[in-house]
Amino acid sequence: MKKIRCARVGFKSGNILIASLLNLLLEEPSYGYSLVEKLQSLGIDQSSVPYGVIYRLLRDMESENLIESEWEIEDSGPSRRVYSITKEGKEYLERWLNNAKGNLKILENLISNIEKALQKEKGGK
Amino acid sequence: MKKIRCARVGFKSGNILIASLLNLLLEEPSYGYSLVEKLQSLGIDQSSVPYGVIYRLLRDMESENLIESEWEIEDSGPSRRVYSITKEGKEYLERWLNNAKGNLKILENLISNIEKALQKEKGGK
DNA sequence: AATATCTATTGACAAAATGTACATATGTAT
DNA sequence: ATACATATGTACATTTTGTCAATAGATATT
Repeated sequence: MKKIRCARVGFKSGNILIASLLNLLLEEPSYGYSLVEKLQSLGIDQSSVPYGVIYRLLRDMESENLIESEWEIEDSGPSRRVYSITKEGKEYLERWLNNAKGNLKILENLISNIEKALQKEKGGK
Repeated sequence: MKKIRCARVGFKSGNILIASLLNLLLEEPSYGYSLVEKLQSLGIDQSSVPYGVIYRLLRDMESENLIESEWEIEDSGPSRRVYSITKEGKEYLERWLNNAKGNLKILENLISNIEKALQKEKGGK
């Protein structure tokens, strides 16, 4: 079984996806197919999140008790597995947030360092 | 063999490390053992970058021609494999930079979304 | 001189994350 | 009928990371 870890959160794409999904589910319960579309509103385009990846991730997250699901049978269209965030999921998000702020700074610094260094390279040539 | 890709750069820890290492090597040629220490100055602590990981990454980067190395034999201490950045490495960094700026925004938005949502959660309870 | 410690690199094996692609099923439009 | 959109699931391969022991020269300790 897969262990969803928080250690180096923010560095891994999975963890960004996890946080994004939890973010969406914090707003309202939703299901896989719809979540993929909603991710785009967060700037994460579909090409980087095949449905299979999301469905798998959702199931992993459920087995880690970050989310829970129930089967929703509609009059029209195929049934949906609707997920909602759990208390543990919210706690995970809080931890993620702290970590992510640190990682953001690292990324910001890295970007500005590299930008300067590359300019220097070109100028000093 | 391992393919170092640039597609979703910034999401993967490896790619952040790659950019960090290239950043350091843009300043001056250096070797594995020393680079691990220098990474700390970028805010990446040693616990997240075991030596084995860095050495492997450096060799992969070399096989992708992002860096090149020569064996440096010193009077004192064990020999070192000293890496320097190549033209291709610099080009990689430029591409990384563009990508990373986009990813930075995604991360910033995500963080602020989650922050707001969590506050709302607590306030509205 | 033997032993420990620091510098330095490598490699093997395991575990985790991601990619890919097909299978399934219901409902709607042509 | 046929095609298409919605919706989920799963198997298998590949890639990426983690872990940790092995090696080796140089310096410090007892």
